Order: sequence, then structure tokens, then C-alpha cells
Amino acid sequence: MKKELEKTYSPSDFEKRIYDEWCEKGYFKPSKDSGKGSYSIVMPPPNITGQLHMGHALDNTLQDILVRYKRMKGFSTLWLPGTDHASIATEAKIVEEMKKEGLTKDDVGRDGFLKRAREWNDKYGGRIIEQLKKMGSSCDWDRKRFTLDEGCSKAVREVFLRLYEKGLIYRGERIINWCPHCLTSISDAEVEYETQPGHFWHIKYPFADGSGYVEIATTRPETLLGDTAVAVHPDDERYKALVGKMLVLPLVGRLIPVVADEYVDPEFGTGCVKITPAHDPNDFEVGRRHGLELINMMTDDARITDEFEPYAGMERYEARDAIVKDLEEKGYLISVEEHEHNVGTCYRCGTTVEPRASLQWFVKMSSLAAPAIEAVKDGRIKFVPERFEKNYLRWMENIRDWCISRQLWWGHRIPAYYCDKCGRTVVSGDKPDACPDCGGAMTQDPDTLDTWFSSALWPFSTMGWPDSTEDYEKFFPTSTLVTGYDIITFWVSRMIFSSLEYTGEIPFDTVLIHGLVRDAKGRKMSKSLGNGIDPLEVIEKYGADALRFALATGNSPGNDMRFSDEKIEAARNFANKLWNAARFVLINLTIEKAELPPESSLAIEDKWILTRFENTVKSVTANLDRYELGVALSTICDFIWDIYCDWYIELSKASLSDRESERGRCAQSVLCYVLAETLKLLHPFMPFITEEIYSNLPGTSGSIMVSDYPEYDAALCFESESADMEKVISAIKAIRVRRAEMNVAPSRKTKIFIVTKYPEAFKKEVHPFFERLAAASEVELVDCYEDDGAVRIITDSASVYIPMADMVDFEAERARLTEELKKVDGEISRAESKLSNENFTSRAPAAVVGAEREKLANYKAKREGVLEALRAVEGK
RNA sequence: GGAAGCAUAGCUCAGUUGGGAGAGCACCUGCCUUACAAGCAGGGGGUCAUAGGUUCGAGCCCUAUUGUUUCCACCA
Repeated sequence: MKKELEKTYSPSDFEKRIYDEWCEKGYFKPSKDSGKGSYSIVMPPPNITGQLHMGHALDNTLQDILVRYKRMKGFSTLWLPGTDHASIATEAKIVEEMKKEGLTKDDVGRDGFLKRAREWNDKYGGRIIEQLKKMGSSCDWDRKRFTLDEGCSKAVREVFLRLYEKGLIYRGERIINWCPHCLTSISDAEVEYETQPGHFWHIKYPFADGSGYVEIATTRPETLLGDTAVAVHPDDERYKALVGKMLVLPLVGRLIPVVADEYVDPEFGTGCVKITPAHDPNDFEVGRRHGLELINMMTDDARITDEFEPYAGMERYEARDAIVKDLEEKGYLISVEEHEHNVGTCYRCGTTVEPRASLQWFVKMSSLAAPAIEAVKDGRIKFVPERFEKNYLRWMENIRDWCISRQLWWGHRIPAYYCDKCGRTVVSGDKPDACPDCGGAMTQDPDTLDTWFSSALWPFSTMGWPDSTEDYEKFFPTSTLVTGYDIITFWVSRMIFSSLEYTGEIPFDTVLIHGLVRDAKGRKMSKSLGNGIDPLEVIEKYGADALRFALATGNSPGNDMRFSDEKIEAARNFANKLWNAARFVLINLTIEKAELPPESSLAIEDKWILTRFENTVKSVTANLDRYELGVALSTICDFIWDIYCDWYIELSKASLSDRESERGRCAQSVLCYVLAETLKLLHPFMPFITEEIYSNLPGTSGSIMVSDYPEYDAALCFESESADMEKVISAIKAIRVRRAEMNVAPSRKTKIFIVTKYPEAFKKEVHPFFERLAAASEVELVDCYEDDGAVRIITDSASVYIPMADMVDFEAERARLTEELKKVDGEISRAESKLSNENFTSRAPAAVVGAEREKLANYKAKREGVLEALRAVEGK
């Protein structure tokens, strides 16, 4: 026995219960292959430090929509979840936590630290997963993975070894971006540039022989401590003679040469550049070409090193001030200009990064990038929307080697071992017992790998690679990757080249890109602004379905969206509307099961709603297949609200007045059938409410989750009857408009006469519609009507007369009809001129021309009606 | 410096291969009508940034301009 729904939509009453049922019944697991093939998504793994925010909510809503849709379509569907160890972010949290106890990393040691990190992961790592469940995410949780678990670690080691053996991983001293706060190197992609006001200091570098000086300009005067040359352009006539001369480095006294190098732009500044090879990537290259010394003048935490008294130990900006002051006092400072420049900052902590020469591990990118570029160019991997391909390609085509080593403990430790005695390097999955050369003891590299190194393997490491597993065979390559445009470079690009290199296959065929969720004012949600909206609070207050609706609608792929109370309320209101429509249906139900009646029993309004429904199915599936999720959802929403509720339910009330009649039972069946099918259409978007209602409908068995998604069925399209029903609807609307214009109280029911071309068969069916929906006390269909004291309503298919002599102002009526005639005439001439254009009729598609002809005919028919009405009021 | 997006109703945004401009919210007028006031019925409101072009036909395609946002690169 089905129960009635509660009076008010209260999602918290059932969302949890339903989710638990789904889990228990194993609906999130991939079904056996039904011949349709498989569909798989790997979840972008949220950081274990993370709490669910709107970005996750959006990302996961989109994935769940796709996954639920494909599952109902019959694909063997897998959505594989997991979390990311997020080395820098997590390590920073642990360090912070230890600081409260007065401890540092060195105090607890590597093992002690990792123990703490693992404990931290056990405690908080699952938090975001639980939060994702509240969204309704239909992931196979039993397959949940972690970027630092055994399988992922194995994949990482395998990849490192393979790349090393191919010579694609190397260790070398290069300029890298150093974060003095996180105390680690970071990759180029992890640097964010921001424009800051600064200065341009012009400084004298005197010649050693006392013959004057050169003027250089710099934004970072403190780096002069590390200068090992001054460079000029080889063709610069001003300085040609100076090349090879020696300069005395101010404050330091070191002798440095003037060198000639093409890198210098003679037009910029003074044309003389101080060269600090250890602290600038360009200077590093210049230094290499000229065999200059690398002088590292800063410590890990960006203080001046001991050899540079009196600045030793000073923090870098403090040293800058001191050095400028000394330069000025000693007469080296020529001038200071205001200068805006871009400063690189750490994407994690915002600290200004320090370019710094350092011994690190790198991935050689050029040969890896080529196939990754090709895969996108030749269309094997598609971006939605397409424009992000350019973004991706530009980055890939200009890629530089990837610095992968991090001076952190929380992460995959680099599988490289160095001989304590002879320094021999061995890269191996297991620790070698002794040096193969000299038998000395081996020590493992203390560094770990960039978090993104393991994320890059995610689509296949989670499927069991490098082993050949059942999941790998069935679900890899995956189908769709859903992610934000902000991590295309970090992650998407790296998955693509990794997958092609190691598995020989693309990791996914489509990348669905979404934008950022912003606040109501369009600002980025951030902790510091305090403008973040907590998805969990939204779920608490409005329900997960409303949140999902708000996130899935009203925006298009790749564009940022604003989230506001208004939006979530509108979403909740829609859920409430659907809830109440379902209540109406259930309240009126006496039938035990809702089979669709045979065509012969269907009334005109039944055929109409079925036709409208089928057309909705057609466009919704087309939209879904093109990743137009927002359009699909609003189409469903419009169908439910504007078509099903506002018209079909209202029309059905006439039939339901006698529920036990054949007509009444038929109406119940159609109400139920269309509702159930519509719920299926909506289910991927709003899984909870659809399940809750569906399970209460008669004749349904099992979960809506595993029901078949509606397929377009031409047999249920009754175009001609449907078109006739539309005519009745437009007549009802026209009557409502006239009544509203004339301020006729809704309570005042009036008799109406209709002169119409409705097909005979329908004439007897339409009375109740006008009675209920157009405030008619009585309806009479007549061949002609000749009462002058009536309100006239003219549509292209009917003329309606309402005898309300007291309401008729003939003057106004004449004016209105004249106005209407003018309008109709305008339309007729517009249509006629279009149709008389030979170019239009011969070149436009036949359907378009046909539609235009039909419009013309309708306008002409309406014109007749208006003319007739005008004659009637003429002279009154 | 390079590239891309956006510009449509008062606000926030849709607009699916080019075929008569839409929604939500806000506003105005009526309404407790056999579910729903988180609602119903009706209404006002747009030179689709500007200027050209292609086309029988342009919000949509092309070019330029203006405003705006973002990404990439980075010359000291």
C-alpha cells in the first residue's frame, strides 16, 4: 500500500534514508554489461585537507548527473571516487598543528612526522567523502582510492623507473621556484603572478681600473650580493669597448667581468644588466654561456647567507632596505624610479617565491608533450566547450621541463639512492643493498614527488595499472573528465601525456570544463573575504536536490556562475512544486496500477500531454548527449511546471470529478504515467525527490535509479490532436486576458458562446475546459453569434462571445478592435512580403516556408473575425 | 607583450545546426480556484554594446571598434 506524501516538501525527512538504501542495495556499483558498453568517470580527488565547498559541489553534481543518466541508459557505469594526499597543503597543516605543541619537523623526525600525517589522514581524510555523500553522489565507494595508497605508490614507482630508464627523468642544478615559507621547490605551474608596485634602482658599478662606471638598473638590489657579471648586448656600440673589463661589485668588492650576450635588450633600461646566475632563470642561462660562478646568497628561509656580512641573517626585504641605504650612503645609488612589476607567489601560501639555483629532479617534457598535443588536435580528446583546447594547446606547446622533486616528507618518496662513498645514483623500486660500483652504503633521496605526479596517473592507477585488472580492461580509458578550467594545466594536461606515455591510450575522450562558483556579487568565494557559502548549510536548509538544481541550471559549460539565496530559493520552490503536483496525483488516485490506457480511451488532453512529453524526452536526451546539462534541466523544469502542472493537472480536474468513471480512471492513469516518466527524466538532476515520489506511485517497483531512462516514442506523439488542444488553450488564454483587462472578478462566471472550427469530435469535450479554466458558467458552441452586446475575443481558430452588456464600452471596444486589426494587417503584410520574395521561397527550407504560409493563413482567419466583430460594434 | 571569454529586460543569466527575443528574481493588477501563497491568473519592461559585412533571412557567422573579465608569458 502506497502512502500519501507529507503536506510540505521537507527533504531532510528522506534524503539520508534514501541514500542509505541506495548504498545498501549496491546501486552505485557498475551493472553487468548489458551490451551497451561501459561508461566511467574518475572523480577529481579532493584534498584530504579539504572541506566540501561550492566548487566540489558543482563538480560532483555535474558528474553525478552524467553518471546517473548513463546508468539509466543501460551502460555499465562506474564513478570511481578518491582523495588526494595533497603534499604541501597537508604538510603545512601538520606543521601548524605541531607548532601548537611547540614541536618542529626536526623534533619529531621523518618517521614521527609521517605517523602524524597518517593519523591526520585517518581522522580527517574521510570527512569530505562523507560530505560528498550528502550531495547524493552515486560513486562506488568500495572502489575508493587514495593517491598515496599502495596501488598508487606502485604506479608512481613504476612510472619513475620507466621515465628514468628512457632518460626522460633527470637530476640537475637548475633555477627553480623556491617557496621560503613552504620550504620547498614548486613547479612553474604552481607560481601565480601578481602585479605589485615596486622600484627601479639605478646603481653605479665602477671599473676596477678606476675609469668610471657602468649604470645598471634592478628591481631587486639585494641580489647584487650574488652578481658574477654585468652583461651588455654584443652589438651595442656604447658598450662594445667595455666587454672584458672588470668591475668592482659595490659593497662586496668582488671583481666581476663585463660580458657580451644576446639576451640583453639594448633598448631597455640602460642596456647594462647585472647577472645573478643563482637567482634568476635568464641570468642562469647567461652564466652558463659564459662559465660564470653560481653564488647562492640566500638561505632556505630567504635570509642572507653567512658570508655576506653585515647583511648575514637578514630577511630578504630587510636586506634590500639595508643595501639600498648603504648604496646611497656610499654614493653608488644614482636614482630610484617607481616601477610596477609582476611578482611570482606560491599558489599555496601566497609567499613571494625566490628563483634559486638548486639540485632537483625534472621530467623532460618535449617528447612527452608531442603526442599529448596530437591527441587533442586530432580530436581523440575533446574539450567541452571547445575553446579550452586552445588554452591547453598553448600551454603544452610552450611547456618547459617539470620540476618534480619537493623538499617535503608527506608524499611519494623519490626512488633514487645515492652511494655514500662514490656518489653513484641508482633508481630502483627497492632499496639496493649496496653500491653496485664500490659496495658502499646507499641512502635514499630525502625528497618526495610533486603531488601532481601521482594525480597525473589517477585515471589508470585507480584502475589497477600497471597490472592488467578487470576494471582496467573494462573502464579504462575513462569516458568523461569533469573539472574546472583552473586546473587544466596542473592536472588535465599531465594526465593526458602520462596516459599516452605509459598506457598508450588516451585517459578519457571528453573533458567537460566548468567555471568557478562565485558569490552573489560575482566575487571569488574565499576564506579571507568570508563570503563563502557552505554547501552543507544549503543542503541542511533547502535540500541536496535544490542545491544540485541551483548549480546545474542557468549557466553554460565553462562559464563562471553566481550563487545566491535567490537562486537556491527558486530551486527549492521548484522542488516544492513538483512535490505538490505529486501529492495532487496521489490524493486523487483510486487505481491500483498506472498502465497507459489504449489509444482509443485517450482524450484529447491526454494525447496532448503525451505528445508534449515525448517532445520533451527528445530534446532533453539530445541536450544531455551534448553535455548541455543546464538546458536539459530547464527543459524538464518547464515541462513540469508550465505544461504538466499549469495545464494538464488543471485540465484533468474535470475528469477527476468522477474518478471511478472510465474517463476518470483513464485520466488517473495518464497523470500517473506521465509523472513517473517525468521523474525518470529528472532523476539524474534531483535524485532524492524523484526517488521519494516514485516509490510512492502505484505500480512502481524498485528504485528509480535503476529504471530505464525514457526513450522517445513516436507512437505516443499525436501531433494533430495536440495541435487542436493548443488551439483550445490559446482560446482559454485569450479569454483570461480579456477578462483581466476588463477587471472582471474571477468569481463572476459568465456564459460564453464559441464560434469555431474545432473538429466536431472535440467540440463535445471542450466544455469543461472553458468552464474550469476560463470562468465560464456555461459553454455553447454555435455556428454564428449575433448579439451585439457581447465581449468579443478573436483568435485564429475561434471567436468567443461573452454576453456582458454591462461591461461593454463600445467606444473602447472599437478602439481595441481597430488596434487589433492594424496589428493583424501588419503581420499579414509582413508574411506576404516574405512569401512573395522569390529568394525566400526558393532558398529557405520547405518547412520554414510552410510554417510561414500557415502563419499567414491563421492571420487571415483572425482578420476575418476581427472585421466581423468591428462591424458589430460599428455605430453603437 | 600574446590569447580567450563576456556585453541580451531593473538584477542574475539562458538562448542547443542562422528561420519572428526567453526564464528566474524584482515591479504592477487581480485571486485562498479540488496539490502547491515556496502558489494561481494577467501585465509592463529589450536598437540583443557600436559600426560595417556575408545571407532570402543574423542575438547567433565574418571584420573592426569600445567596455569588461580571465588565462598565458615576462626585459633586468
